[in-house]
Amino acid sequence: MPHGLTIWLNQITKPMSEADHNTEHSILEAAHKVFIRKGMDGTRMQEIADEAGINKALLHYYFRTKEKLFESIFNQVLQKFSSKVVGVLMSDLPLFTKIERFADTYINLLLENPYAPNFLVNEINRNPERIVNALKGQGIKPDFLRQQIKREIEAGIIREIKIEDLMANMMSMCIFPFVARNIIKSMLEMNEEDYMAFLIQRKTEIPKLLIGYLKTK
Amino acid sequence: MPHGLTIWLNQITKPMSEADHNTEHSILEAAHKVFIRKGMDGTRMQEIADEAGINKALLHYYFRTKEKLFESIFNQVLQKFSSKVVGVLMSDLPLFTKIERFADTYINLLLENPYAPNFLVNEINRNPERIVNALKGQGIKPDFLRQQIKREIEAGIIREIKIEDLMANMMSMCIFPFVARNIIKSMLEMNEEDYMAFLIQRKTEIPKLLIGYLKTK
DNA sequence: GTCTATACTCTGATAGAC
DNA sequence: GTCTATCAGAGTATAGAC
Repeated sequence: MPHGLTIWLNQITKPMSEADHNTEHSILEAAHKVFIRKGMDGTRMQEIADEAGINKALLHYYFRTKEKLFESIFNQVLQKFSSKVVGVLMSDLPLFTKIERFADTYINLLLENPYAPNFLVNEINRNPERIVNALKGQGIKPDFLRQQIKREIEAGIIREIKIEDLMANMMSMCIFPFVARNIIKSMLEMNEEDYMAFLIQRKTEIPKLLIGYLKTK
Repeated sequence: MPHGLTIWLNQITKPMSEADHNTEHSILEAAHKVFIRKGMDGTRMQEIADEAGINKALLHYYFRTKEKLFESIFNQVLQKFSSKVVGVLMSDLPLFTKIERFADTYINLLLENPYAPNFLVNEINRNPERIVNALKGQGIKPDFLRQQIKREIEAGIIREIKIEDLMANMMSMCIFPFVARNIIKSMLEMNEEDYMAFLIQRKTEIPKLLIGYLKTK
């Protein structure tokens, strides 16, 4: 029994073996490539088939519908990004260290997957429930962070701030320059090379700003 | 001669008269409503026709193609947002005042047009050239701001910062919570009411953070 | 498992009457 | 200007041979 499930299970259990270099795997690779650039509505099954070097019929043999194929890719991408958030923020590190690690690992991840934030954000519009449901089981515990911030405020390490603002600021500053890449680039009259350097330098610039503001002494 | 141009010209010259309550105007209204939620690829001409209370043939009579109709809406939305940036940032106000005004006017604009940033951002993917070209004639002068920042750094009013980072931070923190509304809402386990209050309160929270960091004394 | 051929639906766009 | 009817093409999905 093919139909997507096996591949999807393989992907999260096995790391990557020569057995994955089969048709299922190349379909997923091709689908990822096309979906992440063009989204659900903008993608044509023919284009995925071409990219994978097969025909449309075979796509439907493995993943019954376009919707199901899309879902596989969507879950995979969301998982990759949310696991980074959880890994860094739900640990026992001090807040300032978390901020530094978040900016560093997240921007690195974004540099490797520059189309992912737009892809995810587009899907918010198209199907808000999907992303809300998918986030449920990811182990994000806002109260855990809320407690940490409360403790560090009381200990006089940081100044008053709400977790909502801190999270929103941190995520916004890391992600938005990728989402609105061409707008910002164009507004500030930057070329591709400059913009690349700009993004990289923000791995340290964002923590500098946030910590600089939060630090009490 | 119908075909979009007249309406478009009317929209930017006349404020809004009873003469605009004609078919052209209701088509533009309907198209705005549908396009801004579903984007170019996700929108069906039939849906716009239904929304406007007319039939598809009439759509094509006024705007020859879907692409042309979309372009009208796109330009209108982009114009509305970029003119706010220009109005605030390309003035002769001190930097701290600009930051305060930007956050206030921009978030107000976003509260009135919550779907606009996703709409614009989606179009970046689909057609990067369009947005880059459309931004050309908007009167954004990065060097003007760059000079001001330089002067205020030299005058000891603000600490060292690059215009690229300042602009990116300011825009990111204002806009991203609208773009990723459902993600952030879901991650932080907020309801719609809380999130609304959160967005409004950021009109003062964002300048507080930016100015708090930039202030030298 | 993989292919070719095709059914069927949706959608943008046009023809032509009024 | 506005409508009904319809075309032409694209796109998802399936049938059936190999």
